Amino acid sequence: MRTRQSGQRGPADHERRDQIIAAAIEHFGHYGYKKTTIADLADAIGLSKAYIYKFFESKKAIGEAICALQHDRMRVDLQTIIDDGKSASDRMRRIFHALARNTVALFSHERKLHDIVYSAVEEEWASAKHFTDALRDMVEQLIREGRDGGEFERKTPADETCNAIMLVLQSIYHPLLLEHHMDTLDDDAVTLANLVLRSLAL
Amino acid sequence: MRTRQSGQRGPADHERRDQIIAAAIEHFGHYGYKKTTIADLADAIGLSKAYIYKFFESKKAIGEAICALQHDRMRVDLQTIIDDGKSASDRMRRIFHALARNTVALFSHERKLHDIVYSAVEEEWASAKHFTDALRDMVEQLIREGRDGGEFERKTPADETCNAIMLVLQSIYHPLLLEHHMDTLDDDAVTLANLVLRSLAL
DNA sequence: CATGTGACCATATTGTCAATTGGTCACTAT
DNA sequence: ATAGTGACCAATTGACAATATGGTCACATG
Repeated sequence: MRTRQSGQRGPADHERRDQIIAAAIEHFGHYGYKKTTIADLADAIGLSKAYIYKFFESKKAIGEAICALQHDRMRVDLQTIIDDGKSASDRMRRIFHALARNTVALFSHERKLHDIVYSAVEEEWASAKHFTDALRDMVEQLIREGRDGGEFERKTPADETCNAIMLVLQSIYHPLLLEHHMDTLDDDAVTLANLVLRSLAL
Repeated sequence: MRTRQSGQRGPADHERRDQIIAAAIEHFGHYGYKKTTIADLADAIGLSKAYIYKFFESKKAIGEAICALQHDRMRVDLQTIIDDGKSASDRMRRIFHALARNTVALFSHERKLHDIVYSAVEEEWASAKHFTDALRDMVEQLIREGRDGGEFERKTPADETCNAIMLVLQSIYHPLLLEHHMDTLDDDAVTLANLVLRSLAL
């Protein structure tokens, strides 16, 4: 069901591909991206490294794949909030909170994996863009539903509102800023959500 | 008049200190912070490097001094906006714009100096904190005057409003994010200013 | 006492070179 | 056609010695 990811090649649905990704999660998460070699992954599965390149164009492509998994996990988490039928304001607030929670969790529990996500954002990998695109869609939906439901103001062009909120969200989920706020991120998310909701008020 | 800066020592008001700073601006701006050595500065002035340490505790302290100058320049620029007696909304909007303009200008015209400011923020030097403190004072003043003048809402606790706005401003002036927005920063500043002003509306 | 320095040390930085690693390809086996 | 590999190359990295740099101090000079 998932679209072909960039940097991948060879048979799309293949056990070996999954094994490679599983081994990568294991090794990247344990020893870090830089410190694990393709040969390590090959050995762990019991293949020659050449064969790995039948499935991925590069080491970075493997990094992108597992980074995409992290982003998918977050996306799903956020999507359940979007879909739960509460008021738009309430969901907006919880999106802010969930984003902060997810970001901090990834950073503190899976530091090594976070480093990959960090690179993904800094170097603008496809997976990072996919995530922000998905996030933007959610925000758009929320704005639309909030306006339709009479919760939010309608004077401002919807896409400007959406842009603005995305910019605000950035300071919550952006990995480059994370290390500096960590401790206050949860409160910051609440504060920013409140500001955004005031700006959306009728 | 300025308070004693951290990392400085010896006679406070001294021609040599100014010469060192002038040479540092010259060299740091031209060859970068890392590539200029204390000996380079000493040679440029015609002193031994040991003497430089009568005025600064470390190379970093010199970096902080010239970084503080950059921050001062921006601070002054912003302060003239704060003091010009226009409406609070108008000044708020122009603060956002000026911050974006200054940040971009520093980055594109004086790239080498920007690198120092970057370090200052990343490593939380005193000069960076002074700047954000000054900025916060300006925002506080604007909020106060906007509320007193009946332009802004008064239900939200003033310090929460202030915190929120500081967080939003961060995504404009924060050097770590700059390289990724550069091209849209000016528009982003407008978009964010609009959002903030909507949140302040009665 | 203020201005100034050369000699000195510990730590960073750099240059060098061999070993490792990312990545390809021709080739085998089934 | 699919599954798989050893041999090979260019680029990167690691280790380590040589050098350069940040920083201190006792001392000199007027």
